[in-house]
Amino acid sequence: MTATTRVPAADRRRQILDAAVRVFARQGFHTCRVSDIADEAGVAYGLVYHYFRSKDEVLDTLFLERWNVMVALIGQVDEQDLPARDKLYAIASFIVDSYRRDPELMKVIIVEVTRAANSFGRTHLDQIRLAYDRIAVIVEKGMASGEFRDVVTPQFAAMAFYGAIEQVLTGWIFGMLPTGDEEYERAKGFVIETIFGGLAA
Amino acid sequence: MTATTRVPAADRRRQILDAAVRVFARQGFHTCRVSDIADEAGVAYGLVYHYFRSKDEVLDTLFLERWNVMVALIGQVDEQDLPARDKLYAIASFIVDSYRRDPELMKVIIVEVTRAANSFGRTHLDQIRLAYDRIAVIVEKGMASGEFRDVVTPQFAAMAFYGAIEQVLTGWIFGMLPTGDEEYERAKGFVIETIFGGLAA
DNA sequence: ATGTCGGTTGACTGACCAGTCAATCGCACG
DNA sequence: CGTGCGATTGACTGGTCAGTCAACCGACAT
Repeated sequence: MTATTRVPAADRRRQILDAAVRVFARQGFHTCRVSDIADEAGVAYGLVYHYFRSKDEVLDTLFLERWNVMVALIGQVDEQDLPARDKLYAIASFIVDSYRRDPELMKVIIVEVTRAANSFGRTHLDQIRLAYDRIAVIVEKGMASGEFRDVVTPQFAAMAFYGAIEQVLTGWIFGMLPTGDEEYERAKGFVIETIFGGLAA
Repeated sequence: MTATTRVPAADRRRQILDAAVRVFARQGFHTCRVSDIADEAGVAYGLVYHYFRSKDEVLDTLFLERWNVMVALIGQVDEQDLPARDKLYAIASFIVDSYRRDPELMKVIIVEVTRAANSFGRTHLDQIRLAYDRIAVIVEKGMASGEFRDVVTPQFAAMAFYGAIEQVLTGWIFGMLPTGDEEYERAKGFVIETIFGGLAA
């Protein structure tokens, strides 16, 4: 196609990854063809296979490079000397901001990996679970310190917390919830109001 | 195969649907072949197409016949004269019991439809949204009556509530949360403790 | 018995697409 | 300028599978 000019290998690789995000977000992983990614990147079909062993590896790469950042973030947050409530807020903030910065990438990660339980979700189960476990640790400490009520298991609370956030992102992705910067900012507080404060009057 | 004996059309249709649930749960919709469904049902390949126009229609049928029951249930619950908290508990109970009764069917509905945002989730968006909207109505009434704090939008609370439940089911499906009748029963209360009561001490 | 109707069968087809590979291109270095 | 090597190209292949269809069969009616 039009990739005649030489550029550093890392740049070309990124060019393909970025194109893949757009294509996966638009058409979905299973429905798109590798040629769609190549076309979107302005690159020949075969070049995708020069940089990646398979179509799967493209998605694996996109998922891992983002998810690992999140897992690390959760760990860092937990190490800080903050009330457990604020730790959860920091995590909700990070996820919401990730969506705001690159909605297409977050859509792909959630729709094609995190929630694709029979394909990539299974492949990356351990990595996904790691995030849940780290959230559970935060909840557990919150209970130990008396900040949180000891009425549910930390694992359960972690799943409910993460599930609530992911569902809200899903709502944005499919236009079921209003979008926009103000909404995103409000949502951070809403998550904590709902899960920490509770709906009860 | 072994479908030589005549049975009523409705029974044969159900036989194929039941087989499809097992196959979809085991292999996933995209990964399984129509011949897998036929084999599992003990029926010839072509017979699947006698009862259904396409592979998609098999999943559509499974989803709709169960989801419509849930949407109706939410409507009925809302019409009852109950505290909003108890209404949410009734909905959580129904979903958890649905999973307990037929985990494979719930797995298929969640994994292949509800969370399959680029394929069937999109097709059935209106129907899925209907459930969320009805939950939001319950939350809204709870706020109007003063039972719930007016700190988040009803739509947001509905998404968080449903997202939390679905994530817990996902946890069971993939062995991330402990399973068993006692766990299922506890989970009903846990959902309300988390979303209604809140984690705050 | 014989015929009819519709449920049942499974081999076949057409389309699709991931991945391969031999040829080409263009930069860097002698 | 060559020449060599790695990036780049895109036509091709092999396999897969959804959906079709003509033949078959068995229950029931006459």
